[in-house]
Amino acid sequence: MSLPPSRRGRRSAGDHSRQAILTAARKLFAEQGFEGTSLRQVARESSVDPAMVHHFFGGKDELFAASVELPADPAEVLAGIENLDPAVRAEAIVRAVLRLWEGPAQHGLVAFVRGTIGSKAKTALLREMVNRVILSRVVAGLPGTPEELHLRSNLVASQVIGLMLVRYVIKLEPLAGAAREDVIQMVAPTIQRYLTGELDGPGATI
Amino acid sequence: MSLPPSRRGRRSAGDHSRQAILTAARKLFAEQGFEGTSLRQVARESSVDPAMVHHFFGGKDELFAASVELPADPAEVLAGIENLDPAVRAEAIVRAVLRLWEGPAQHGLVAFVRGTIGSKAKTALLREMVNRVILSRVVAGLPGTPEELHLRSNLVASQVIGLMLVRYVIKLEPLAGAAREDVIQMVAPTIQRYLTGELDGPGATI
DNA sequence: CCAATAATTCACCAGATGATGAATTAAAAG
DNA sequence: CTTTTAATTCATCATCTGGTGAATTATTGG
Repeated sequence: MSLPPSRRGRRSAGDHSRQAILTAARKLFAEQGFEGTSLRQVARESSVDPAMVHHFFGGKDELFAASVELPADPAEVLAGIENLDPAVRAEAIVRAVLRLWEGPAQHGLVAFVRGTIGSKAKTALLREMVNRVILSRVVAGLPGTPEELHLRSNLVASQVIGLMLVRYVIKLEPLAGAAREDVIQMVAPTIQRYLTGELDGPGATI
Repeated sequence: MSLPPSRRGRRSAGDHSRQAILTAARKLFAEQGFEGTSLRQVARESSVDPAMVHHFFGGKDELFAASVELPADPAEVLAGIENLDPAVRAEAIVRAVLRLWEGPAQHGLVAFVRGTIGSKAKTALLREMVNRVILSRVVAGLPGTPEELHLRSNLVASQVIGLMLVRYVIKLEPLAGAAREDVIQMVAPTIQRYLTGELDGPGATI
């Protein structure tokens, strides 16, 4: 006798479900952070059995890692920066970062920031990434001691991260709605000063 | 007949337990964010029965609200700023903010940021607070249209928030370990420009 | 001293959580 | 066609979650 028609068993050949899970995960992690998102929510959102999430990814941490795997390689986004004349490097940096955040990577990036700032343990990931991506490239080839350049790159990071947060995560108006090129004009001089300008006020020493 | 000696019943007169709960909550929220922290963890950390947390605060949301209730009133921290000469206002702002974050409020502030950035819903709190605290005071009495001043305050917020994040949450070195006054000298000019400087590059209009 | 108040603990709930292992079935490989 | 592989579902686990209500007892106010 035949069993009643069950929906079980292999169905699609492509990675439909896998993609659906990743998309849902990015969206939910971006909206609710890491701890605030459950595997079952992701499964529900992507119309998939919760067990599939494990089948494909193996666990919540791995899912998170896979879902925020940046669609654009940070190295690629900043490619060529180190060869630019220091005098125009700042503008190029701000423009590249804004382009990245306004592209399809936005969901994943917001998810990354939310999930990563949410807990002490995960913040280490952010630190490492910022250090390797921003620090090394942005400041390459500039004059100054390594220690000074580290400091300069940290300052750049502070302005860039703050801008991303205010514009794309917290969404303060009117900055969040301002035209990209206007934002570049407003912020680039700050970056430029952090890169090559005088850092200390009159009479101070670092 | 007397029951076996139980540990039940009223014990301390002061608000010992209440304080212990708040301290533990600040610490855990700061380390793990809102969703990542459970009432029972807080209870365990403060050596208290989980039910006490409800007895004193009524719920997780209220606990969070109470635990990040800023030890220092933001209004007080920036008190008098609006009366300062615009030319020295930037330095005063940065100094006040760094002082605040390096005082006893640090735990609560980090908890606030972690808990608040972690989810979309709670981010609204951050936005409102930043709007009311930073926006209104920092830019009061400066020349310019309201719209322009809004933009300027947003830019100030972006640098200040970025600095707090990099220095106290992500803890990028060497910025995190730099002397307070040095940081002030390095960052204040940025704030000053956002407050009163030329915002647009050559030939651009906002 | 007595009554009101409040701090503390206990037992318990319904629900969600991350995770596992086996069963079922379709597709791909031979 | 047959075997292998992998996608899908189901049932189930132990555990933790936030939350409630009542019992117990010390402190406090009168």
